[in-house]
Amino acid sequence: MSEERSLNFIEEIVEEDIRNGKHAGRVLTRFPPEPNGYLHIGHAKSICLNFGLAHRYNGQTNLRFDDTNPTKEETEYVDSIKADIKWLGFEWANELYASDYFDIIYAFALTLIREGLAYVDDSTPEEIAIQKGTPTEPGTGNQYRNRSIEENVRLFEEMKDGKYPDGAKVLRAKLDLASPNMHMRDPIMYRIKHAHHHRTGDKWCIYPMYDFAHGQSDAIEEITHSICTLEFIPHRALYDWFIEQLEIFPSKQYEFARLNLNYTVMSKRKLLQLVEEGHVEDWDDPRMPTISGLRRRGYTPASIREFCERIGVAKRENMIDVSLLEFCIREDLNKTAWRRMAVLDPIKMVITDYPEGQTEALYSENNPEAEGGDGGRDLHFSNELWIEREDFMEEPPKKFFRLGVGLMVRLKSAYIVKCHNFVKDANGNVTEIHCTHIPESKSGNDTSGIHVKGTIHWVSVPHAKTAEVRLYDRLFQVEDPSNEDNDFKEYLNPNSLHIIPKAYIESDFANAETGKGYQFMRKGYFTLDKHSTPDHLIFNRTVTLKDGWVKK
RNA sequence: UGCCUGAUAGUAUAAUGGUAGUACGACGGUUUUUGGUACCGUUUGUCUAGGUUCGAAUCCUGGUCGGGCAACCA
Repeated sequence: MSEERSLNFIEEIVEEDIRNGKHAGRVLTRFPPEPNGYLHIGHAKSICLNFGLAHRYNGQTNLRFDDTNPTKEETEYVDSIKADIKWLGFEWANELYASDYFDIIYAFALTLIREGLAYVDDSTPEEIAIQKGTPTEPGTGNQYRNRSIEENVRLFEEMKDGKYPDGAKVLRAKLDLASPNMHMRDPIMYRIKHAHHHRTGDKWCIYPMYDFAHGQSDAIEEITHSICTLEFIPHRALYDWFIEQLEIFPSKQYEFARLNLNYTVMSKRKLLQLVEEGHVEDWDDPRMPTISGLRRRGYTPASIREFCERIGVAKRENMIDVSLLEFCIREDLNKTAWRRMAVLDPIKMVITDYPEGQTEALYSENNPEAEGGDGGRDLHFSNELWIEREDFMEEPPKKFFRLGVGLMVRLKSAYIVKCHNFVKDANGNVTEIHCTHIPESKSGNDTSGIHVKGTIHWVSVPHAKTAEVRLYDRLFQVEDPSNEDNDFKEYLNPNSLHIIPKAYIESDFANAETGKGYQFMRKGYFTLDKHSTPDHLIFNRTVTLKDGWVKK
């Protein structure tokens, strides 16, 4: 455990609270998603923060679904959210729902009405908006603001009893219509929605707003540190006001800057659009920044946790470079992924001095980074091999450490070969490369004394299996699609998915396992797609290898 | 032109009045049967103008720039 990292500002707050004996040193955080979409990498930051904080200070974290708007929420989302959090490696103390507190919150509302701190307003949304004023002009009241407590109680009960249609009335806090903080200008606490709720069914036709549910839920659970993103800063005054008036547990809200990643979008609304308009396959399309998309792409929980650790937590707006995310998954997979050979853009190599029909098994370790290579497997060698088209050049430049007439390379775990000539078709495309091999250079007991700069991967033609390979690139062509002049979808990268229908892969892939990351040597990290079958293997490229070769 | 926030290398993040540091990126080198990895090195920074102080990224004042706020969304 190297805990030398300095504390982020929230950890400092927590440590000070503990030092001061606040809540007897107890730490209880919560992760409060609205079940109206799938979790994305931005949520991962929040999850790591909340669960990480609890873990660090011997506390706990509740999973609470903020399900106060029945028209947008579905059980499907609840299930996916739970699965994603578990997959990331976190365990919540309690699975809770804001909707579990509807009775209590209703009682809270009644309490405020009886104290003259809330009233029923019959105005239309448009009227209310106008009456709220603008940031530079104070709001104005209306006649409903002066209703008697008795009338407010009666009307609110009638709202609950379904006497009024949607939008006919709302319950508002009687606060300060001239407040410089717009959220304090008599905020709406309850609205009428005759809608079926995914958990409470048709029991309610009035639902509390975020501002009259979130802090209340925090207080009910006795959350010590309620951590949310920066855009809730203006809500904090209201959060505190309700808690004060209700004299309930004094949870405190703290805000940090949400994660922004370049070349993607992070809002649920935009992600939903990409799914619904078919720009991507689904929420778990490997190009999506969703947790499920990253999982399908081949990201590991550890790599995402590491990423969240590295980006830090602060109040400053940020734009994180995807290269950091890529660094994290490469770092993880480099240590664990088995190396395999796959030829994505094949060209045939004929070894003219190797007997036709002869076959030879050559051992190759699974992972040179691991102790003992993490085991190994046999590669099958023959006189005809598939190699990568880009590993041969008719007119190689000076620093090209691969094949060209007269050049030598090592075939990984096999022999050094020398290229003598090549064959072209009528269109001028190279179709075959002819080489001879150096028998004394056999991998493992090389007595040839020959030193070559380049080593390339290969797959024996008669032994090769095939697979579909999907190469992914960034979803958008610009760093911040949401911040451009045009609609964000106009910046979609048309080449974000490149499908190779038939790549050649080594025969050991007959045992390929779902959920495991493989390194296709010199090509990148890949993982089996969820639609892959033994008869039709499909690999997703998680990320390329870092490419240090500068092409001229 | 109201209120709330924030500003440290390209990107993030530390330094809590006392040597501006770390990571990623970029660039260069060593090693290498992956142009990968590992290792070593280089590069670039306190938004601005004043003030307080022996000493300011840090405290104070003015300015500049960024983000948020006027949903019966969360």
